[in-house]
Amino acid sequence: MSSLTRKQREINEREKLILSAAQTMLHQHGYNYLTMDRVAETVEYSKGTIYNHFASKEDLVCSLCCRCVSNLIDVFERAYHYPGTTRERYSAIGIGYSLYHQLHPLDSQILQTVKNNAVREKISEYKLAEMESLEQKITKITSSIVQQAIDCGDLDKRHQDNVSTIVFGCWSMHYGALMLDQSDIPLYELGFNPVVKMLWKNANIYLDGYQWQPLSSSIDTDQLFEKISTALFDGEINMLKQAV
Amino acid sequence: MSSLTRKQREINEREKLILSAAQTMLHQHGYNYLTMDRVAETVEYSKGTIYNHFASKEDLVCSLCCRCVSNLIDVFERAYHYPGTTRERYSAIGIGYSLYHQLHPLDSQILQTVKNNAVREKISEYKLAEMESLEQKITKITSSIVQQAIDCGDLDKRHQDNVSTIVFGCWSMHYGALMLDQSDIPLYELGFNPVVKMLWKNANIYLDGYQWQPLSSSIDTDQLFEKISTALFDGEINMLKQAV
DNA sequence: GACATTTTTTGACGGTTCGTCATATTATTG
DNA sequence: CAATAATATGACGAACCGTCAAAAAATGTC
Repeated sequence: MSSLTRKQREINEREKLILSAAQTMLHQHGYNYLTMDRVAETVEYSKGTIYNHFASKEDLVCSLCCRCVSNLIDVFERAYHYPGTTRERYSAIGIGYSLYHQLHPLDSQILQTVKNNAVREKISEYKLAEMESLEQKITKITSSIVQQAIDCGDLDKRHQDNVSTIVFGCWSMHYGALMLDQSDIPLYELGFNPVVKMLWKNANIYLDGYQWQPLSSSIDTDQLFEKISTALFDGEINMLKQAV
Repeated sequence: MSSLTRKQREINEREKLILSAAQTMLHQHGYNYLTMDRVAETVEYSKGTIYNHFASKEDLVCSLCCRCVSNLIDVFERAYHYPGTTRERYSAIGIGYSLYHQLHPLDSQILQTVKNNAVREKISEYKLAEMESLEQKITKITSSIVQQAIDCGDLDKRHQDNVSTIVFGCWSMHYGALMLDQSDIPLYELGFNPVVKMLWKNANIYLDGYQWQPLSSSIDTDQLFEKISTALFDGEINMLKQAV
């Protein structure tokens, strides 16, 4: 049996309800349409009750963000356990990130919103800490693969000092690409290719630069992409294919 | 003589005054402290007058952003005319970007604010177009160097199809790195090196991956960084050195 | 310089949203 | 079942945005 009282379970349920209502609102009508009054009306509780769950509008949005990051961590963990070379597993993380963004662009928008200082200024210490600890998990997963690559010789030992730089390089490249993709800058009209495709190319070039074995020139990258993405997302990936 | 009437010149002056007051406010107390009433009070004009200049708070901030992007374009143009190889000139753009961020971190914050959808939703079509045309200038400068590299053989001809991908790769890597740097994520505590340093390393590795000649292994990268940064910023760079 | 017309400036006002708190309602305990 | 504790409510104050009718200043005309 649950160790929680009926009341406590009720409250937990309601919290989920609020989050889901807020997410829907955000997705369908954007950040400025999301108001605490509207959330209250939608879930049919009073505003005060909403504030019992979340200290501010920004905290509510940050909670949504934490949920997204958790989903992303799931993907990364699947990538971590992908049966393949260290390079394939590291690539899998990049692919996971990039496809998650493609499959759930609105989630990425939430991530971006929370990074913004105007919003961040108002998030409580508490929520920020929660967020940060999730981000730390991601850092841990990615850097451990780099370390393993060095240990097994796929990546030269002289890069031992660059572990954090390599992690940061991929992170910034992916993060930057996806942020650019979703701010309304019309990349396509500016003559750019699809972002997922460019990212895959660039990530390979970058890792080749570090001589992370096996080099992309020695394999069929299209096929690898296909294989990893199927392994990571399975069902979901089909939805994406139809869309493209 | 000026072709503008006295009144028109007065209005232009006032616009600058408003912008500068707004920037100061933003820098000193953050986005949420910046209000139209406060701006009005500071410049000693009524709120209605402020609204004669800027259609909304977001348009005002976007105007500040345009000013920053213009400054950045200046830096990029200096980089473009740096006397050196195509690779050096391309690197100079990256260094310019990264040092501009270091020298004017608060300007970068404005850039980030405007990319955020919550803010962007409210910017007028007109201002967005102004912004976009500036961004297009940057794209043009950078891609033309890549093209020149291909034409002169520093970059293999088979990369002709990848010009936009190369531009995007560097752009996203730098943009991502700087955005991560300035959102309050404590990179240093997470074990990362200084961002400017990591970026320089990663950009070199990335361009090496494309075999853009001359490769970084054949030169003294520290010295090159030094040379380019002095050429680009001259006086300003000294300020930075003191700070570090 | 006096008057008419256009342009610019002003700040009081209406509307929206946030977050609070005294009060009402519900749950729990003795 | 009464007393006490926990939770829910929505009216309210405060902050901010953007508007607009009226006032003030600038410009044009004779």
